Formats: sequence, structure tokens, C-alpha cells
Amino acid sequence: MNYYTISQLAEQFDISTRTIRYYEERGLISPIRTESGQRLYTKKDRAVLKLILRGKRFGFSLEEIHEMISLFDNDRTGRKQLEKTIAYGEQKLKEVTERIEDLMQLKQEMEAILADFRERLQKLEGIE
Amino acid sequence: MNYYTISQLAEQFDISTRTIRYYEERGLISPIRTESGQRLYTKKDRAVLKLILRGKRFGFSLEEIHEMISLFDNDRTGRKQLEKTIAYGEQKLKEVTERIEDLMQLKQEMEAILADFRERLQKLEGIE
DNA sequence: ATTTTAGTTTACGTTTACGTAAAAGTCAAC
DNA sequence: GTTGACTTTTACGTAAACGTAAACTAAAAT
Repeated sequence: MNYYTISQLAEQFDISTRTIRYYEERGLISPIRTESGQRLYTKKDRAVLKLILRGKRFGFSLEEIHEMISLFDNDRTGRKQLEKTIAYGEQKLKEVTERIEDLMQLKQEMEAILADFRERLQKLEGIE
Repeated sequence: MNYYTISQLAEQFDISTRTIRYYEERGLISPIRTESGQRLYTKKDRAVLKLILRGKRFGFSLEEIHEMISLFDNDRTGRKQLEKTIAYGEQKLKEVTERIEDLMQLKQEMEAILADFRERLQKLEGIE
């Protein structure tokens, strides 16, 4: 398998190495270590990092993202665990759906405002 | 016309009065004052506050929201101003559109994961 | 009229999400 | 094999977005 170093990931996502280590501090990502202690990141780690950054763009806190990441943890085999995970996932899915609707409304409003401004500009150019 | 007090707005949006005053400190909202100095908020102020909170849910900083609010400022009458505003608005609209697409992808992924978990639960219940 | 309740300013405190610097070890290149 | 780039931990610093407390004034309620 192929690994990434911390600075490689940092460059790929245009973030600092400190940021990546901070996410590890908070328990969001867990790279393996070489014998000398250097961090090595798998493709899966990279995917998790991508997920974190996407969550951030949506205004989720690292704490919330941490919970969402646990959805991808395949180590939830018990029935109770599964049910809990599904319930949590449905909740988050609902939140995401609401945000999408909210954003689409915002988009429409912005489009209306823009149309209005364009019209005003037209009129100004007619005069001049 | 009808006015809201600061605590009324705070209750309506489930935020603290401190938060509302903070938004004023940052220049995001500008209520009028009574003779004795108490803040009074119009419907328009309320709408602005709503906008701020929505922006926050999407992960925009107060600084960004401040800029977006200026879009609603009707005092941009000059042609250069109009053009600048339109350009900025188009930029923000693009960002919003990208976020929507991003969120929809997240939604699909979450749905796939949930389907997988539901399937596993089914199998568990089949055994038991 | 006098308690509550609500509002004001000022100012220091706190949490989140990192930035930055220091001191030391390690890897890659020449 | 030594220079230079990279990595590690530890630790203090910081900006944003408020929380909280004090000291005071105004409004509402009894």
C-alpha cells in the first residue's frame, strides 16, 4: 500500500501540518506511525480528512464532525449500536436536507436581488 | 410602525441579547434608540438578523455576512457601485451554488451508508 | 412608591481552531 | 558524513464569537 506524509496531505488540501495534527489531537484522524514516530496516512485517512474539511465548509464544529465520522467506523457490529447509529444518521441526514432547502431559498433570494440590480444598471445605461 | 425590544428578538431567535449587541458592535445591524437609549428593532432589522443567523448556519464568518448584507443596502446608486455589487453578488451566488452541490453529494453518501447499515441490521434480525 | 424586571455600558473571561516558536530527532541529498 | 529539509512534542499566543459579571438607569408591575 501507499502512504502520504503529513506535509504531502497539507499541500494537497492547502492546510497547515499543524491543522492536521490538531485534528488528530481531537481524535478525528489516527494515522499509523513509523518506527521512528513519523505519521503515515493511508487513502482512508485522506478520505477522512476530506470529509472533515467538507464538514467545516458547512459550518459544522469539529465536535459534530467527529460524531459524523463515527458513522464510517465499521466497528459497530452490535444490534443496539447499529440502531443507535442509524437513528443518529437519520437525524443528521434530516439536518443536511434542511440546510439544502435553506440554501436553495437563499440562492433564489440572491438571484432576485441580482436581477433587480441588473435592471437598475440597464436603466442607468439607457440615460447616459 | 411596530418595534421589537432586544429581548423579544433574542427570544424569537433563541439567542442571547449579548449576541445581538455583538452584531451591532460589528456593524451588522443598526437599531434606532429611544430617548433614554434603549434599542428598538424594526421588521427590517429583524429580517437582517434572520439573514445573519442563516449565514452563520452555512459557516460564513460575520465579516462575510457583513459584506453580503451590504448587498441589501439600497444606497448604492452609482454605476460603478452597481457593477461592483453585481460582480460580488455573482461571486457569492456561485459559492452558494457550489455549496448546494457539495451538500447534495454529502446527502447521497450519507444515504448510501444508512442503507448499508439498515441492511446489516436486517441480517442480524434474520439470525436472531 | 417601591420592588422587580429589563435595558445600558464597560470590561474581563472563555472556547474553538488553529498559528507560531523552540528544542530536538530523522530523513534525503550531495 | 554533514548540510538542509522535514518531523516530532511541548507550549505559549491569537482571532472570532460570544459569555458573564459589575455598576447603573429605565420601565413595568404590584
